Amino acid sequence: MSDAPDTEDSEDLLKRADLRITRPRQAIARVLYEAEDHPDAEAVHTRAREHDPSVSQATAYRTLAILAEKGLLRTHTFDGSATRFELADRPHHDHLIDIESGEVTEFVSSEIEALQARVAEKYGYEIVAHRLELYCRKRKGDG
Amino acid sequence: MSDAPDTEDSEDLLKRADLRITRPRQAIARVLYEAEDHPDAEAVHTRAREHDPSVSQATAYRTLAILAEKGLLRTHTFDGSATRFELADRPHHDHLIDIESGEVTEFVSSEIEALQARVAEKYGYEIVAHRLELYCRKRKGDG
DNA sequence: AATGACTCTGAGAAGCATTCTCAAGAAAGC
DNA sequence: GCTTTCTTGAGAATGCTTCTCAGAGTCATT
Repeated sequence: MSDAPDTEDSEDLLKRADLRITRPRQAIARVLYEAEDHPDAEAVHTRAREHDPSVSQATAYRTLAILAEKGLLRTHTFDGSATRFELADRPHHDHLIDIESGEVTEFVSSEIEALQARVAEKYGYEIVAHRLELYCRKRKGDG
Repeated sequence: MSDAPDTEDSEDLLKRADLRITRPRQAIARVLYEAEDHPDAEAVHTRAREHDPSVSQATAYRTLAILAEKGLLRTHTFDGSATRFELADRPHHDHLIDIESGEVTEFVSSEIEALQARVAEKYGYEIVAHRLELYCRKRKGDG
């Protein structure tokens, strides 16, 4: 188990946020580095408890809020459900959300991005960031 | 006060949703036709009470949920706050946000929408709704 | 217009995600 | 080790939304 890299990264994350290094926060930061999905606060809390069972819900919410506010986390609010978090330094991607199961699929379309740039250009702008979410339903007749 | 057209439209809306025509629902549907913004459930409730003071919060939420589910209303969730509603037959648009001035420009790109549909299709989905926001900065050298 | 099957309704309770409160507990600097 | 300051956990509180249920209303049929 080479968890040393994650531990280093997560301490760094806390330092970049000007936060004191504490056990609960390390657990939370580690969860964020380990995550390959977009966990919500509840999920982060649950996973953090596997590293430190004492981590409270309040601390999970608090820490996530601070990191998001400092720009170290991206937040996604997929239509009404719980806010989901993701490290801001992870590569950009857009989201396809299954409105029935809540499952999220990541995708990137350079064609769409190119068209977005053209739209922006048309209005005299250049894109700094964007958000694209597709709310979808499984197609019937597909395997 | 020529509210006859609105009344007609709103009855039609309820019929299209397979709902019985009731006073509270007529009030709610009328509010939706009168609205030129994107009211949340609370706002719809408040405005509906001006037409029928007895309309309850529960009925407002219930009716909006049904209409949204049947695709007659679009919903927007701006940053975790309350869900906002808009008639689905109002023209769709996406947003280009000037990150310096906060100015919002509405746009539509059928090319982008077509590509979105293709992305969804690729993963076995059909799009029910989407959200596209471009966060931009004015291009230098442009007026 | 009365009937009857079924749908709607209001009021308040309940449910979720999230935030707040506060006294006890740690981190960092000295 | 002591002090200052920040954090913490537990639970209460909040805000939005949904549920419960008995009474009232709708609508197709007489």
